[in-house]
Amino acid sequence: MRMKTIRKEEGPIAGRPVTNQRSLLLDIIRQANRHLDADELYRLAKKREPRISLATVYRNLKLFKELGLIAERKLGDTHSHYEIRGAADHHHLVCLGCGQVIEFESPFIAKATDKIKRENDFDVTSIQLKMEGYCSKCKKKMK
Amino acid sequence: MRMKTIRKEEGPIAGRPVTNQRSLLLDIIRQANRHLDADELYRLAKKREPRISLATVYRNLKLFKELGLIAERKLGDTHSHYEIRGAADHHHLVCLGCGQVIEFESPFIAKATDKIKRENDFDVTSIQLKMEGYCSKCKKKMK
DNA sequence: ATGAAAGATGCAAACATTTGAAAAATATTT
DNA sequence: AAATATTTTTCAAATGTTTGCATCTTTCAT
Ligand SMILES: [Zn+2]
Ligand SMILES: [Zn+2]
Ligand SMILES: [Zn+2]
Ligand SMILES: [Zn+2]
Repeated sequence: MRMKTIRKEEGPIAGRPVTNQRSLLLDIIRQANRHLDADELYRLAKKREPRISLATVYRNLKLFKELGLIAERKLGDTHSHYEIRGAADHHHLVCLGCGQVIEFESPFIAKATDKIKRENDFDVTSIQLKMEGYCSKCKKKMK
Repeated sequence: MRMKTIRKEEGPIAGRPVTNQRSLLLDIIRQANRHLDADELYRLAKKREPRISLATVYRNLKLFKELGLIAERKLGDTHSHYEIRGAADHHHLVCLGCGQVIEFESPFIAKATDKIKRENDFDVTSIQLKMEGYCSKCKKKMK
């Protein structure tokens, strides 16, 4: 129906058909620049593509994750959040008291990864690290 | 109905009523010594306490986790696994090719944790680290 | 441009987990 | 030991995520 001239090799969704749903979803995640959940993404996508289904959202989140384009985060809610994967991988510190999420990077994690790779002859493609505990404010409240 | 003389302060389930379901579940997890999922735990518990419900299993897994007795692991399946928390915390390396799970410990992770604690004045109570990738066998197959 | 093959989508159903509320068990007070 | 207060359990319903299958879309070869 529609005239599309995008070759599959050009886009970031390497080797896979480029559908409207796919580019739309990836576009929304890129623009968002924060931790989106599946339902937020679904509702945002519906505005531009009203017939899109939640299953498609989940299936593409899974695909984008496998392609290394996004990261899934389990931050403490009952559901997951997703964010774009940039140059430097970051990790999360979650306060069990107030729910605040602090993002951080750590050179020690890179060292640990190198060691693991060598010792196990393993090709590590992704690292998921979350630390939980209590922030300074919540620590004080608990006394 | 039943004569129980266990005082709540004695058991490991500090400050909480000690129910049959609770001690049974914790006992099974202790004995298992491997990564159990909620349904396996439920079926094992049913053998000794046929009226136990799956909701009780989930609610107690949540409690044990909060008390630091067990750890929840998301190893790549659609569902979680649980294991007892011993003296030394360990982490997981999951092969995306064959699904094998390698457990490891790392002093670098401890260093990273210390730094995070100091820099953010944060009291870290648990660390969840998973690395994904391809083991040596699966790497070779992919060539 | 057309047709065939491969792959994605939408829907509904299945699965995994959480939660409200009434009933039951445990703990505390008398 | 009985009465009361507190917490847990069960069941059922709700929420979050995955999956089978028929249909539609995209891609590839002509
Ligand atoms: Zn806090
Ligand atoms: Zn983040
Ligand atoms: Zn492997
Ligand atoms: Zn383990």
